[in-house]
Amino acid sequence: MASKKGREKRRTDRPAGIREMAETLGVSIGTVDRALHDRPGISPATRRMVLGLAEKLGYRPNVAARLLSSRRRRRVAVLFPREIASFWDLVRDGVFDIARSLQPNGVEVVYRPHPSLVEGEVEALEEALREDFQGILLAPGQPRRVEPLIREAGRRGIAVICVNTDAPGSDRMCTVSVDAAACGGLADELMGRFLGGQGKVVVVTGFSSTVDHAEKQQGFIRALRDGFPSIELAAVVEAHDDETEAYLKCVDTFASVADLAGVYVTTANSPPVMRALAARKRANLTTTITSDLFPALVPLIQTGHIAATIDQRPWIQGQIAYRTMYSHLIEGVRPPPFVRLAPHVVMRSNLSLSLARMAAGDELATPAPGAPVGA
Amino acid sequence: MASKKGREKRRTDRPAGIREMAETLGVSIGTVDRALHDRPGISPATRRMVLGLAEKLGYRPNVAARLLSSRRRRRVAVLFPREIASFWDLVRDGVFDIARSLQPNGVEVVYRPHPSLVEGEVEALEEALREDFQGILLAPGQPRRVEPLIREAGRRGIAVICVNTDAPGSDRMCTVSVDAAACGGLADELMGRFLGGQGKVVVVTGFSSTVDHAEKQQGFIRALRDGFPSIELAAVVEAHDDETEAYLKCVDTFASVADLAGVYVTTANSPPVMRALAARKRANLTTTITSDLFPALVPLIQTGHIAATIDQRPWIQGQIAYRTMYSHLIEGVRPPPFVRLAPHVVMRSNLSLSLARMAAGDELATPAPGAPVGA
DNA sequence: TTGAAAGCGATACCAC
DNA sequence: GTGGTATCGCTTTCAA
Repeated sequence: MASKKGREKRRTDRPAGIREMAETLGVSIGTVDRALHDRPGISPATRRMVLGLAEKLGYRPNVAARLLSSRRRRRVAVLFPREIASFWDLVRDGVFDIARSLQPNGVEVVYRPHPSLVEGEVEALEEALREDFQGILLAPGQPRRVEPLIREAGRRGIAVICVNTDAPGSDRMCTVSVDAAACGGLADELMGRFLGGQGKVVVVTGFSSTVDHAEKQQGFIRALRDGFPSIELAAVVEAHDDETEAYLKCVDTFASVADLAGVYVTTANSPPVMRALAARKRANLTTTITSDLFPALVPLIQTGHIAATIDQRPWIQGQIAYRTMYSHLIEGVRPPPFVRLAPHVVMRSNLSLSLARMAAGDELATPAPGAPVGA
Repeated sequence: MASKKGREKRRTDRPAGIREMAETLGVSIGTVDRALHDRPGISPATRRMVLGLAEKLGYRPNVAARLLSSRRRRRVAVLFPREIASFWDLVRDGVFDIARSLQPNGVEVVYRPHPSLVEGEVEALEEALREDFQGILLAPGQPRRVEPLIREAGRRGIAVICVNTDAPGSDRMCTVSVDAAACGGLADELMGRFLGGQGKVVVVTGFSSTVDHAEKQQGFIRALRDGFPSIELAAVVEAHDDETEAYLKCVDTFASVADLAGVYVTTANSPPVMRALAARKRANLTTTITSDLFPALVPLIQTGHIAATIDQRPWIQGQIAYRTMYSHLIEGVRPPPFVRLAPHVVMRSNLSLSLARMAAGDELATPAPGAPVGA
């Protein structure tokens, strides 16, 4: 582009705004605004005219101006369980980290934790619906019970995004989660190759009623059947995310399975399972694959007692969930019904990297308080 | 100033802006601005006063207003090679996808591809420096040669971010890349467990002079020594990212190694290696781990000929590089000197997920043209 | 050294 | 239906 030397940064390259469009059409900016936003009080002819020009010019609204002038308040409720602290805390951190970096003044985020995945959730949602929220981030531990509430939200134009686990029948706008079947499949593929394609394995799961847990289990079993037919699924232990229950059941089950080769734990409830394993003789010969990543697992991964863990990337889930909500609220984007993340395989050699992110909480630096624009 | 009825409705919950601060201190907003931005023309006492209040109120500037009022244009140049299209194209997509969703009008992104990783890069950078850019995203294929140019950029206050590979001696603001040593370590750990801790393996690499390749190779070898002493490293093939060279050398090498159990390819140059493998008898018994993810690998992963590939997440790298540049330019954030991503393990069961992202290019929906604000 | 005022590009109201 | 105009919170410039 060497037509002229020297810098002529005139307004030629500046994108057209509603003002210019109004001028060229000989109407007012109010009219242009009405046309662009499909607001009432404008004749079809005028609207077509405006929209035509907008299209022709490739008009794109200035987000900053819109944000600045819009007086609507946008509030998002974050309703996550406090239970299994490390996981949901990371999801929450992901939400707040990205919220902070994405237009500090655009959206107000309100955090309302409830006691556990299956406790207080309905109440929290009910309360949120009584207030003035335009968006809700939710972890539907009991899909059935929250379904009608989500429907109610939908009726009132409140966007609901489910995080980490779905509420299938409801009309939630979108669900952000890792692909649970892929978690199971990955666990199976690793297990199959680690075991050389044969041996007896046990699956320890949480609630078979929770969509997420069920999908992982099924993904594992299906992949087992398809990919490693010589591996035998000796037992499925349903431990309801309870430490004691998991320990006792596992001690029993492991005792009853001779030549136990592998164990796959589909939830974060793996420490009691590891304890039950450790109590056995020749515990080292068992290949264990767990889920999620939290402090208690670190030494077990380092020593190799856990061969791999399938991380669900909670921090990223939070980030994406909030970003999805944000672009919906601010830019009017309708997200796809599912955003499925790929699970991460964490082993000894990449453990420190995953931990670093867990501690620092960020792949990106965080803005300083009153940071200057330039330089 | 006609005082109407509506004006009395002061929102007390709205965060304080420079106007309020100016009012309470009895100064003008200009003075507050000068203090906050360390601009000249203000007495130290006044500045302290203002900064004190700002701190006390937890003042945070309104990004939208800042963006709207600031007349400075911010342009960033994206200088990536056109070579190894699938990889760098994905990096570029990551940049543009996030740039589109992040304040469309804030920053102008200019894409200037050059012929290959080691060709045209210097010229592209020189040209960019002649123009008016405030930020540059760069893939320093020849660190030595671009180093002085990066220095020059630094002198002129232009932020340079290196993507995927570093320019060690230069004063680039930041380098975004996957942890190459972790790639190697992960490959080794998988290999070791897949092979049951013993057997002969061959490593195929690119240039031992390239930092990235060397680190992967070393990571692999170190992990081998530490974690799986019974596995024997039979050979290291340096193929210089050349198809023919790789094929010929591999055919030779593979022929000379009896009982070849595993192969690890540290670069994207794996197809000729796979061809060399396929030519052997009992090729199925060899466990292969490759790097990166591109169309040619897909069928090989699906059939299990490739057990796993270590993905460097190019799309995410692009995203993060741009986000880092953006927060620097807009919010004045100084990023850490390194942003290291964890590599991804891609196997058959999560292949489709990784491919989906490769195709769709986004974990997040993209804004519609003139999309409305509200629901 | 400081104050006052003019924008930036939208939205949300008025009044016709 | 339409046109006008006052914001929004900040940057920038010109006066004092």
